[in-house]
Amino acid sequence: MNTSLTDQSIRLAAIKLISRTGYESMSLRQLALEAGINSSTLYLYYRGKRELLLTLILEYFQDLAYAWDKARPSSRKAAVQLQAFVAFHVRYHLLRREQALLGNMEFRSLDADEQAQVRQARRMYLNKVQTLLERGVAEGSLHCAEPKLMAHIILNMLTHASAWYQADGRLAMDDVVTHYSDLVQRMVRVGPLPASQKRPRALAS
Amino acid sequence: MNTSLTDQSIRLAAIKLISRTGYESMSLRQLALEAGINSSTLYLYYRGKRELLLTLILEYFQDLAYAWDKARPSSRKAAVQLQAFVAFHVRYHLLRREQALLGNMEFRSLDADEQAQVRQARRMYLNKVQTLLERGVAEGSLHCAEPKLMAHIILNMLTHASAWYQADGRLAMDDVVTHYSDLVQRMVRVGPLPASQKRPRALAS
Amino acid sequence: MNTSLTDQSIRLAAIKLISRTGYESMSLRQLALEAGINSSTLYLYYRGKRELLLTLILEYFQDLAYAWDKARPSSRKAAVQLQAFVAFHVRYHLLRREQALLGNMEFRSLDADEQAQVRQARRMYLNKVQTLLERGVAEGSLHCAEPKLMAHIILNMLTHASAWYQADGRLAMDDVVTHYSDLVQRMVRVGPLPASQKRPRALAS
Amino acid sequence: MNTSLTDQSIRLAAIKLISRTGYESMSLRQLALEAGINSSTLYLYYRGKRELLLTLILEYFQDLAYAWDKARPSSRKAAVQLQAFVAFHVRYHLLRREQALLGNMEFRSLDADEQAQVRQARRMYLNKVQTLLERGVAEGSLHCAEPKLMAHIILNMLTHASAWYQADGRLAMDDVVTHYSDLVQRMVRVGPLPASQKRPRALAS
DNA sequence: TATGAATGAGGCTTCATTCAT
DNA sequence: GATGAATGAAGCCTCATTCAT
Repeated sequence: MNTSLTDQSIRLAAIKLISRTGYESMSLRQLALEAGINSSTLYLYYRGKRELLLTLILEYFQDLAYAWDKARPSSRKAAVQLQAFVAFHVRYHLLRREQALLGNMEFRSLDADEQAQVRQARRMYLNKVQTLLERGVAEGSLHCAEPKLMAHIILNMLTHASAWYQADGRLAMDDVVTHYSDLVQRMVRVGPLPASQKRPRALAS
Repeated sequence: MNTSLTDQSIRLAAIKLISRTGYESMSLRQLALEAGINSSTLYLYYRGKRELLLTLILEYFQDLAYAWDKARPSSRKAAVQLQAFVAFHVRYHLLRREQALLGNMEFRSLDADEQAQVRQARRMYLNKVQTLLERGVAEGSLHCAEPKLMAHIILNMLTHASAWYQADGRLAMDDVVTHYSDLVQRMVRVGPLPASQKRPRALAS
Repeated sequence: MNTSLTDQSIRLAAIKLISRTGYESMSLRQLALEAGINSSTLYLYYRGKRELLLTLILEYFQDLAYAWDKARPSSRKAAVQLQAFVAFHVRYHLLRREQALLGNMEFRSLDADEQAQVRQARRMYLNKVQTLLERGVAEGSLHCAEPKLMAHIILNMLTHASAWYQADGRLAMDDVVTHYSDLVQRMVRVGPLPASQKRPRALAS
Repeated sequence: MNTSLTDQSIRLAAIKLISRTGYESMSLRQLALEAGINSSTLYLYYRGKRELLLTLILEYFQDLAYAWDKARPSSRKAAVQLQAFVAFHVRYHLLRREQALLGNMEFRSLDADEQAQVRQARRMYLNKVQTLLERGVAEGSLHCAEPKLMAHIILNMLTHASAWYQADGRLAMDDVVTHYSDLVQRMVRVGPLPASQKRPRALAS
């Protein structure tokens, strides 16, 4: 992990610009300007534009997994860990809204091989959630018919917070965390739905 | 609404390509090739690349709102309508996965004025869901502390189905609909959470 | 000489636009719009853009020669005719400022063959002036060392009036005519310059 | 004033091509070819095609004014200075026929703001001539009813030399200078016209 | 006589990238 | 480690023109 000052300024600039206008719309000239360097200098740190993107996306997922491992509570109960996870993931993204966008929306600009790398890093993180859900089901403390899918859905939902949250808005960060905690709790709560709320008939569309 | 054959083929090609590689990555040469026309012909139908994008996005939201108005059940009960809505929205996007991507991910390529137009069209649709939730709360049949926010979150969650669903996958479309119906039902179910499941302590991140 | 209504509107529009922005800058779409026709219709009247230009330029020179032949006074004295010519030429161009520009500035957009045609038409007109000067010299009423060149220079000078004249300006059209008459008279006045005004020493440049 | 070798070759090529075929007709591909560079290299030196044109035109007028200030004789007599000016201006343009065309015919391709800049530079030069004429009138050594207009007319006439002069033609450069000196002398010569040469009756046209 | 749909060529410009210094 | 000059490829778009109707 290169951490020279120049490299840092490149990464910061890239995260800022890509999150704002998208990877394709960011020109290396802009990036160099923002980073305060000459655009040729980029090539001393990255093989090209795409490698920079790949680096940033991989780093995002890797740091995410690493941070969760550090933040994870010691309790063995899955339900407790899940709530901790929700708080962690939401908070992490509210504080890093730019990375959230970059890590989740620029995937498609990579080539097949690079996408595979990202998918793997992503799965590492996703698996932690999936496992949590599975453990909860085994414990009987959580309801979850499709743990893998649910991990995906929950992650999407929580990450989405970064898309609408505004630091100076009506809701404080803690309110947002509480709100999502509540939602996730409801989604995986044990016990059948009331009989009156049966599944709807499918509607044509 | 122009519906000449040529225009149709342009739109179809654009939806296909944009959903696959993103608006910025789609070149008009590619588009013309895919549509089977000369690239200058595009300009007989659209003022430029961005106008084409705007048209497609607006059309997506407008058609969505229109389709829901037609599909909406007659029942006055908010809970029933909400379930119908979930089924409608999920099914709509599973059948139009490309539009889902286009309508929700290419927003940022528009300019300020165009974004405002899209936001308005989007809000028309979103308001319908928000109103539904508010009515449910008034009726006492739904729990929802933040109707506007919840409408946003639910829409995001449901639309997300189009991102992972695979027509030939393990889950049939009806299964997906059922799954999301269940989730939404849980999210807005009336009644407090069990006392044991309080909000978690905030975690550093 | 085609004089259908449609053709007239094409010519008028072309003269207007070309004089304003130049031949190369005028697009046929603009022209069609200004003329109130469809741009394909142009091709019913002209083989292409260049032929339209050629037509207008030739017409300009031909009409000029024709108009002078009609306006020419009966007097046999060259000096009288020359003054009449100055008045005629200036007035003609002040009333047709657009043609003046078109006829004298767009020459270079024609191809070799077309340029030859224009040169011939131009020379027809120029010759009339040259002959006038030569007759004046023969008569002894005019001084002119280089009649052909002087015809060229005088024409350029007079036509130039259309470049700065403003209908609502300080000088009335008659004032302009008088001014140029005076100038030309001086230029071809018989009699040597005062001895004190010899040719200057050549300056380096 | 950038004077890198590459920039020089761009300017030379541009002057050559624009004077030959006009600004609008010159494509940047042509220009790059003529200058021996890649067409994108242009953008390292100029913001665009129009900025290149503006630069060249401004430079033309500025250099003209500068050169005249250097060439100007020390004599205080306006008549002497005027003759020197004629010689200077004619000679300057006979040696720089391409710039003459460029500086005087491509004005209209600039936008309003750029035109204003050119007009200002042009007026700087023009004013010098106008002032000369006014001084001559004050001295009583020159006749000139409309100094500002006359400056304009004289400049136009002299510059016109570059339009017809041919280096290998019958007239040597000195002959041309002499010829124009003679003409200008006549135009501003003190003393009334002979009574026999009255202004002509205005002719209808 | 007139047009609307379509096109191929080419316009200016910007891009990511290279390389000598 | 860093840069400034340069480039080839490709971008979007507009052009004059054709042709079936």
